[in-house]
Amino acid sequence: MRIGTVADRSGVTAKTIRYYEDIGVLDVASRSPNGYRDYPEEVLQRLAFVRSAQAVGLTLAEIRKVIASREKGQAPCDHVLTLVERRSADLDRRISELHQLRGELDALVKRGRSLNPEDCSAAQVCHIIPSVGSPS
Amino acid sequence: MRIGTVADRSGVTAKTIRYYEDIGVLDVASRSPNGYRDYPEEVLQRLAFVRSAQAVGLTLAEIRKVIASREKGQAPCDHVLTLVERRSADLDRRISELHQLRGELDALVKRGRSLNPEDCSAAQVCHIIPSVGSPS
DNA sequence: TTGCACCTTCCTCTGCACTGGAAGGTCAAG
DNA sequence: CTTGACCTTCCAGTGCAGAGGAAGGTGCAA
Repeated sequence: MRIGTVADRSGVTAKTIRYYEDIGVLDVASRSPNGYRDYPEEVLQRLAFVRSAQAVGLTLAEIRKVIASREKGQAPCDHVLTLVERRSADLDRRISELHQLRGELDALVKRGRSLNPEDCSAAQVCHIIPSVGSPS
Repeated sequence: MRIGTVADRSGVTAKTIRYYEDIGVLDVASRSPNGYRDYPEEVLQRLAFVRSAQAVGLTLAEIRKVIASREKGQAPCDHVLTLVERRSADLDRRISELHQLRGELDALVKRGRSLNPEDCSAAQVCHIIPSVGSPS
């Protein structure tokens, strides 16, 4: 299967497929006599895995390691579970940070609507944005 | 005031201050006879504004524009309010995306813990990560 | 044979906000 | 007079995941 066909059937561009080969996320492809990359059917599953793993939030570097351990004949499931759990914890932190920020922005907007631009001094640039640590 | 003093008093590195000048977030600094940058006291307020605006989620490009309009003698408050409202809406979207993902990861972890690594086929790399669109 | 689609490699660019380092100038203290 | 702290400019690199494009080879149809 040529690279364009893989691209069409996987939804991943040819550029990206070559890039994945470069960084070790895909095996180095075998070549047809003309020098074109020639892929087996299984590459589609591999690419599907990569997409899914990305959707879960794993980086290509992490995915590469998972695939490498798979290729060494190990089931990388424990490692993957750790990765996913860590990502999940990251997400929790991130969500609560954003929640916090969201609340602050909301207060800013409410207050901002009631302020008169005429009252805004040049030194502070804009009085809607409060100084860090000391809301004006 | 020399750049190092500004750095010490603002908590922003000298490197960053020069960078801000490059991209137009700070005015081009006047120079002492020896060629060193020489800052007026007000630069501290300006830097405080930049920090606060960043904390609110504005990019340096947005901040630059806000400051530019301030320097043209306009009160940029309306513009700032628009920016903050947009950012707030972005945040809402982002938070709900993350919430969604969080739920999916949670399900993944739960299911993953009950799966046996031995049952995991090489073709799918790791059965904890489901194929996009068709959880295994 | 010409045209066109497709393939190859290699190199650069993107966004964002900086950071690091080299090579050299300046200034005050010891 | 030297040491060391500070300043200057300019160039390159960071992380992440590719995208863009040039120059040249290949394959197939009209």
